[in-house]
Parts: sequence; C-alpha cells; structure tokens
Amino acid sequence: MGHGDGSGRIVSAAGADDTGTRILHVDMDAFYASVEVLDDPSLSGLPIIIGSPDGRSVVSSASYEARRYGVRSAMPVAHAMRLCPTARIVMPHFHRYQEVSRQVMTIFESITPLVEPLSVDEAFLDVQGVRRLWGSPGQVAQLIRERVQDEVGISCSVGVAATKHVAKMASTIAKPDGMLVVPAARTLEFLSPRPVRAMWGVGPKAAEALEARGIRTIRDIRESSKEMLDRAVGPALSSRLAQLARGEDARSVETERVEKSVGHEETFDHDVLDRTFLRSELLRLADRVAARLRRAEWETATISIKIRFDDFRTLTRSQTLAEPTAVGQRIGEAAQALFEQIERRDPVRLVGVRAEKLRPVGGGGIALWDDDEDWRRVEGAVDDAVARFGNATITRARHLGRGPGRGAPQHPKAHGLD
DNA sequence: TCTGGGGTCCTGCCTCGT
DNA sequence: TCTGACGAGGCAGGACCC
Repeated sequence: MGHGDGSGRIVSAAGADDTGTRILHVDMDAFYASVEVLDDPSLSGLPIIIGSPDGRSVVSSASYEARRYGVRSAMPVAHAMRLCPTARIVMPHFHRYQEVSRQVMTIFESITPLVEPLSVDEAFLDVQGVRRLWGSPGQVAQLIRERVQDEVGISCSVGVAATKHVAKMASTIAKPDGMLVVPAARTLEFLSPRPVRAMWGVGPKAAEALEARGIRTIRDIRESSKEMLDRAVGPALSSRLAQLARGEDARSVETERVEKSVGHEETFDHDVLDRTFLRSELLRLADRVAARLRRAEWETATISIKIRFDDFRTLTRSQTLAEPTAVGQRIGEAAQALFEQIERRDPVRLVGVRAEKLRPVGGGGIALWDDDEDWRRVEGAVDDAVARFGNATITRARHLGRGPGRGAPQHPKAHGLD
C-alpha cells in the first residue's frame, strides 16, 4: 500500500500492488498558489496567501510554506497574516485558474473519457478500460503525475483505489506531490484506523456528534449499531457512513453533471442599514443570475434570497413563481418582495440571490401517465423523457419511478404533472 | 480569529390534495 | 358533508464540500 516518508504523508512506491483498483482521484497541490508561482517564479519557496488583504476576505488557498504557520483555507486573511506576517498576499486570478484547470482536464481526457471533474482542481477518473493502452491504474496514476508536471508545470497527488471514497481519502493522505495505491483487498485495513473526520461528508458537526458517542475511527463506525449512528447524525448520513466504513461505495464516475441552481451573493465591506441600497443590490445580483441563466438557455421557477445580519444570523426566503423566467427584472422583483417579508431591520453584512428549479427555456413539463401501463414501462418512459428534456423532468421522474411499493400510485394531478 | 462565494444535500415543519 | 391518514411539495435552516 504505502509508507510514511517523514513529512506526515503516506506514499506508494512505483509498481505498488494495485490489484482490484480502477478509480483515480487526482488533486492539484495548493492549486491557486501553484498557478501563481507558475506565473511568477519569484514567488517560489515563499509563504503565499491567496486572498484580498482588505475588507472581509478569507484565504482562498495557501502555499505549503504558509500552511506550516497554521494558515488554512477559509481563514480570515487578517488572521492568516498574524500567523504568518512574512507571507506574500496575492489577489486571486480565477480566470487564470480556470485556464490551467482546462489544461489539466485535457490531459486526463487524453487518457480516459471517463473523467468527472469535482471542482477546478480535482477529478475522478475511471481507468478500468484503458489498461491495454496505458497500463494498470497505478501506472496510469504515475503517468498522470508526470504529464501534469511536465506539460503544465504544477504538481498533483493521486489516490488509486477500488472506490471513489477510498481514492479521495488516499489522495489527501498522499499530499503533497505523492501517490497512494490502496489495493481492493486492503481497503478495510486502510480505512479502519483513520479518524471519522477524514471521511468525505463528515464535517465538524458530524464529527463532534460521533465523537461524543465514542465513535472516533472508521472502525468504530463499522462496529456501531445503526440506532447509535442514526441518533448521532440522522438516518441518511448514518446509512452512507456505515456503507463507506465497510468499503462499499457503488458510485461510478459520472461525466455529465447538470447544475441545479445558480446564484450570486456579496458580503459588504461594512454592514448596511440602508434598505434602498439593499434593494438595489438585490436587483443587481438578480441581473447577474439572469444573465447566467440566459447564457445557459435556462429559466428558473424558484427564487431565493439570503440575508446575513451583522451578528452572522442568516435568513433565507424563497418563492416559486407562477411562470418560470430568465428575466432579471422579474427575478429582481421577486427578490425584493421576499426581502420586504423580513421584518428584522438590523445592519446587513451579506445579500444573495439564487435561482433554483432550473429547466431549459421552453422545456415545459410533460405528462406521463397511462392507467394501463405497468410501473416498469412508466419508468422506462420517464428515462426516455429525462434523456430528451434534461433536468426539467428529473424530479418528476423520481416521483413516478418510486412505483407502487411506497403506497398506491396516484393520478399525475396529484404530482402537479397535468 | 471572526468568519467569502459557489454550490449540493438533508431535515423538519407546514400545507394541500386525494 | 366531514374527517383522518397519507403522500407530496414548498419552504427555511443548516451541514458540508472546494
């Protein structure tokens, strides 16, 4: 599997046993900071903080030199500067990061068509089908690391495993500039001693709830009763964690992803009481949201706003429109109307507008019902419709797809489908 | 220390239609 | 006509991810 190299990371040697693996998780090392060094080599070896030095900016990324001082992503820049006063603060260049990301993803796609980008700096790859072309998963991982370094000029870390979850955990442990291969037969051995917080989906709250019940490692999760896990984190997360702790993760690498919402939000440099100004900001954000919808040829059925007050208390309000729209004025009016419903008049630090329940322009709902159809055929028709019309019909497809097992089928009018 | 911006998913509560 | 059970959807809040 792998060994410690003295830096805290665990890495595999070239040629490590990769039996039963097929999934790679590739993660760029300190991506934003690496791109800045690429564009300005004089920054090489220095502690770098990516973020704005003024206002209420937080750290978007930090070089490993800065991380040694305790600087972390999402930390207020002012705090980071106190921890590492010698750090160079660099304003983020998001377009440039997108550009480099495209170069890296192009390398992945030259190796396998089964690439699932997770964000600008990481992706899952399924390399099962390219063995004859490029070699075993471990060999492909090594090839990717070399090509990203040679062709783009930055380093990345790769986890190789039988499942997405284990591959993701492995790449994290291998960072920076490392590779960790977990052969399928050693999955449980790999998972068992690791802290629950290392699992994908366990954040500070879930970790605290688990640890309060003495559940500290992934082995503890495996050995805990379902009732205990349910009480700690709720039934949905509990079931997921129990499966992942057993090394089970049936998720495949998905190359297509459909956005479910688009939004914009903005934190002011200073808290704002002026409601006229806040209304105009909502309108401006609504315009930006609408512009994105129109570019994507989508419209939205539900508008939501977010208001965060000076004490960080956050309210959201949402409203489903009579008619879907991609018109900024209409979205803005809905946002302002929602804002008027909020009675609290304290200073505001953030406002946001989001469009939800997206559908293609003109892609109206479709009725799928035939009393003579059996459920299997209805499900097939739904699948066809989803393929043809995209996201607009997916929610309905799920409802119909549940079938008679969860209660008697109802007429589509019960689902708002007519 | 004092908390960005872009998202997804889950939960609980309430309302509505059958 | 009324009532209760049930399922589904809308809405609000929160956790989590990068």
